Amino acid sequence: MNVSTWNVAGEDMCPHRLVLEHVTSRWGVLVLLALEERSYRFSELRRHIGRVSEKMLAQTLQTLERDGLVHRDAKPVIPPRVDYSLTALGREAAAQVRALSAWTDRRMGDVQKAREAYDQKARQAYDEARS
Amino acid sequence: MNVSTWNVAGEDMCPHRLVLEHVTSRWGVLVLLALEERSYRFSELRRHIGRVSEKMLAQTLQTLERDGLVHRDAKPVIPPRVDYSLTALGREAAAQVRALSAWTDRRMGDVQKAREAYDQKARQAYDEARS
DNA sequence: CGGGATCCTCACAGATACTG
DNA sequence: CAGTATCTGTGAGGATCCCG
Repeated sequence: MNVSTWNVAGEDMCPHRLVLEHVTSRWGVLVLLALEERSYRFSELRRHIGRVSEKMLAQTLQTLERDGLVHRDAKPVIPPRVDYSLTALGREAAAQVRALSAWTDRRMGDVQKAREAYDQKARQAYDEARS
Repeated sequence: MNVSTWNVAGEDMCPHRLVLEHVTSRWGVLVLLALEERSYRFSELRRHIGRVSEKMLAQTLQTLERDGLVHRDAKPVIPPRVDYSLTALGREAAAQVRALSAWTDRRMGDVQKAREAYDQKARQAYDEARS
């Protein structure tokens, strides 16, 4: 079964930090943002996100489903067809994530400038120490 | 030097995802929320957060400083004294993180219920398959 | 006191192969 | 097609020692 791969790691964390980790995890963010536009099938979602292994996508979807953010609709047909969409709770989560994502997007320029200044100063201090 | 421990991992990601990872990282969130209330000294912050190694705290602070979110004020005295606080940019980031954190806090009950329902169904399916 | 340098380790990402 | 099972490496994270 091993439903709770992710939970084992955080057994000593407060529970609401765990949800936050799921939601902001590498693939969690992308899944939420993708499903916010529309629902997706598994492989379709995989292609849309790109460079995600089947395993990680399945794992991410299961975790988000377990947390009640994603709805999984498996049709008993051959070949199998499974549609993923957001629940009401999931849409709330996606909105939060999008806000955060939009902020980083807006402020990216400032961050980049800060980084250059930081690296510049670090290099100066390094050269100074070598003389 | 090795300034960019975290960046190596994400060399193939779009840059604004990197900032997001820093901000929402395990210790990044806690640091931002702590520094939003007031400024802290290193060890003081370490005690306040709890269960964070010196290495991880230092690394987190450096990354956030490099991104221009945290201000580091090192006083040249003996014994050394270093104060950490948020920049204007950092306060914006902290506000976003707090919104997300507050959301997970509010909806924690719903998530927990969803989890129990999910585990319940999983157990049923498992027992059914064994009969 | 505030870190830097080193070593260790285990948990997680990814690749591969198989199944209903 | 939509997964699961299994194996393996690798790098984030922790412990320890050291120094200004």
